[in-house]
Amino acid sequence: MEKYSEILKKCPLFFKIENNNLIKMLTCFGAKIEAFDKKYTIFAEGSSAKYIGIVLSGSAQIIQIDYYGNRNILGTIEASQVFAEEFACTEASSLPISIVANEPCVVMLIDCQHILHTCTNNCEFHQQIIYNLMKDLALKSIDFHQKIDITSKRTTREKLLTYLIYRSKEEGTKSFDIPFNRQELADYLEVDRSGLSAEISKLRNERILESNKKHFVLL
Amino acid sequence: MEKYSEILKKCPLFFKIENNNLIKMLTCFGAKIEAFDKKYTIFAEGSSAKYIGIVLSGSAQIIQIDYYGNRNILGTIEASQVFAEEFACTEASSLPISIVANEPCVVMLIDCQHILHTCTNNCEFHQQIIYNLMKDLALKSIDFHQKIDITSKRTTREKLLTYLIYRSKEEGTKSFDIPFNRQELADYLEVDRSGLSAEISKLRNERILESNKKHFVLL
DNA sequence: ATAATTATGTTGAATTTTCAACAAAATGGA
DNA sequence: TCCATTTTGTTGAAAATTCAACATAATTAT
Repeated sequence: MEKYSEILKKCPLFFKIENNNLIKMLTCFGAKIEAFDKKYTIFAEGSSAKYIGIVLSGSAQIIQIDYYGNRNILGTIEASQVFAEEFACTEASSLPISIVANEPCVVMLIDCQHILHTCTNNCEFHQQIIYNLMKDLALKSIDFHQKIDITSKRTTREKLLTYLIYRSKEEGTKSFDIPFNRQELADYLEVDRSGLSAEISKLRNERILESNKKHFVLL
Repeated sequence: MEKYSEILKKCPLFFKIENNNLIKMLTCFGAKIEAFDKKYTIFAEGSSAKYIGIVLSGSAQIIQIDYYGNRNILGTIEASQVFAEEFACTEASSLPISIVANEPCVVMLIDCQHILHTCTNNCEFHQQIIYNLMKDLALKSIDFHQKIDITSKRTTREKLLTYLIYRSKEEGTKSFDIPFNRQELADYLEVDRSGLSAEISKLRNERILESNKKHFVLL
């Protein structure tokens, strides 16, 4: 566990928790660490929602596949970020989404019951964790607002540009990388891949952007 | 304020807080109560995000209007429900959404700073509020998951049916009312109103559903 | 290095949505 | 009650998306 203490320190869930207390608490929580291969389904839709996950290395995607086989990518989770917390916190019976390893990754799993219900020892850090979880959930909601703002646009072009402008603002530069390949970007934007490729070509011809694989430049 | 104690008691933010303590705390928070006419913009996009709102009577809608004038309805807020908490909690500088009165309504506004930063008296109820806020935010995220699940469908028909099935499950019956008129439903589903009307007619002809204004029956 | 696989871009046809315009029905106010 | 306004449903044309199929480029595995 010590191996990941630098990453854990950056995890929003453990903000203001000192390292030695953190290790103690994680032991008390019965936190376990597991490794997954690329493309492995870490949590499957419909499975138990009791665990909160934290990505320790690699990255994962939040996905949903509908009746027709359309995959919807709801977001990506990078190292030190938390996932499935909204379901664990509401004590939902099962997950409506899946979490899939985007590359080989290591995650920490914590049974959320230990976080929601103060243990008999009543650790003094518990309140801080609840506070951190609240902050984290607020940010999660804002991420969804962003996703909705992007996908509510009526055309592929507008969805793409809205997404790229968000990314550009986050990176603070007109030149940046995105965490998706074409198919993944299409699934995040909720559009057809070939139509997206065509639209990117058009925007390139119109000198609105430059792009090379995952790299984009807004002109 | 006492006038609304029954509604406040139902507010998820005040779960497990006793009435006399609640009144005391709201005074300490400097909570204020305001009334708004139908269609009045309670919070405008771009305005300060420091307040958490609670609907005491009537109902409101969370909306976003894009560059082209398309209105996106992100959700409705009924009496005793909380709004704008995700922005207040992250101490966001301004709101990316507007809150509009759906009918004449009364709301309570609380400066979130009082909730986030424990006052010098360190009220014993403070921790409970943070916990409640965390639960509330988790549910809010799940609402957005639902909205995304609905609007990520590729056709008007699928969006509508996915929405109606969610409503039906929530109500526990195949026969139920929705909180939207046609234009509002179209704006929630992120589709064209006339296309939605046409689709409802088709579904009626195919004996898949019955509908009369805001009332629907899934067959 | 080579073969196999995967990812990307392109195209045209079919489907669906959006848009605009209008008529009928329902609602609200004087 | 009657008039004005708003809401709803219908239609056809224009625009956009999806789908399928294929060629080429890039990546991965042997």
